[in-house]
Amino acid sequence: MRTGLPAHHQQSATRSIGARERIDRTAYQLFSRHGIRAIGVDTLAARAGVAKMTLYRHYPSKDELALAFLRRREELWTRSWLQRDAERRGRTPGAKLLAIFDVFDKWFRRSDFEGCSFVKALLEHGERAHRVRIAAVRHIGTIRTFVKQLAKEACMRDPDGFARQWQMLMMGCIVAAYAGDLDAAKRAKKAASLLLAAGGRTGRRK
Amino acid sequence: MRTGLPAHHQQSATRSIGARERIDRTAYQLFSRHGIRAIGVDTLAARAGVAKMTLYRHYPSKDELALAFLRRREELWTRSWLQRDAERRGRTPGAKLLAIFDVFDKWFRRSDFEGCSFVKALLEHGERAHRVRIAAVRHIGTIRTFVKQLAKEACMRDPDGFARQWQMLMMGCIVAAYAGDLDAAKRAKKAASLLLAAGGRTGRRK
DNA sequence: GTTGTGGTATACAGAGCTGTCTCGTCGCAG
DNA sequence: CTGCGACGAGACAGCTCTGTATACCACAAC
Repeated sequence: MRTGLPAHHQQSATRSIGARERIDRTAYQLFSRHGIRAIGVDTLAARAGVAKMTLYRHYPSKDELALAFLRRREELWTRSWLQRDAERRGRTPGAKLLAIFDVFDKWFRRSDFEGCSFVKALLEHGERAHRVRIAAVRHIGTIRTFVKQLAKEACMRDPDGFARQWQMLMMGCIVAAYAGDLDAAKRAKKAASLLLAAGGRTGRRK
Repeated sequence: MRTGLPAHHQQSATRSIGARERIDRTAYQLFSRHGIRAIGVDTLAARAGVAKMTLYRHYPSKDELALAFLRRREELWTRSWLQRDAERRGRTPGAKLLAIFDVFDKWFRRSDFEGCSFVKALLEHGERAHRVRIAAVRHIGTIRTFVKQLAKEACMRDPDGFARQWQMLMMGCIVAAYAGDLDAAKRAKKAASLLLAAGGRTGRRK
């Protein structure tokens, strides 16, 4: 894992996975549930069952840990959950796109639903040049790329514009669900189906 | 203003407007630009040119000041700006609804655009029972009521569902603009026009 | 045994936060 | 003039936060 180190160093690295993995897992739980700003490193280290110094030996700063959390979130939430489930539920590209909102519907009804970590991270960090904010924008772009790819497969004209509209519905319904509307995904799906029908090859001009 | 107080108390209340108004105005500027959490009371008092004690003499806690800020935001942003401009730009109810996104388009291009204070306040305060969070949800509901009213005037079937979908587009495109898409309002308007066309009296079933 | 190293425990520095307390000042009403 | 009330200035308490410094422990390699 730690790239080209000799075997015995790999060993010692392997031994350290215990603490590092606990840190990463705890960061994932707490940051995704409560937000990055809301969780201090003391709390995190305590909940992970490691000393604070151990945390700072693996990550030079909390920001770096936050970036690692966002990467993990993309791995576990975006790829292994949202994309995977949407692709599995739908057969055609259009059905896969719509299935996103079915996946959201189940998500919104989970008791531990606490909104989109990327949007939260984006709004939490006000400075435009902050690394965490920039990373959040990039992760949001990754999700849009996924949508855009399906839009291309569905032969939409202007897949980029379509993906941006689609993502607005996605983010909008997440915020609506966060504000208490449990049926936000169902409503968004209806609106999305209109977009899907209008964006196809039935284009008018040019 | 302070309701049924004797005349001389009204007077003294009037005298105090100087400081209170400066506090309110500064809170409006700083909270809407940077978020509530990001601005401390020391910073706020300094920028308002008042002593911290003066601030705490007018508001018992920062939370109370935050609630006052949200009320002011509803007054200045929601009512006097968004609703007013949208109503002015459109002649029919449908045109007024679409005009919301024209107003947004100008908003997104302002250099001081820093997202929706209500959504920010909602995401900033994690605890579900927090007064600021509840107030934010209520203010978001006020905006939806405005949309719903226009939907009724436009003879939409299911004005509530329509308003919720419309608001998803509104919030989604604000977040998209916050993430860097300056044309978010234009894209959202196109999607919204589809909603508008589909939600009219041309309903199919029942 | 001796020396590495990864981890623990704990104290601490320095900053920012909310909220309080005291005292001085100034302007105006009586 | 006198007294009151609003305001200003600043110190301060008590907490939380990030990040560091230090001393200790367990264990494995040699």
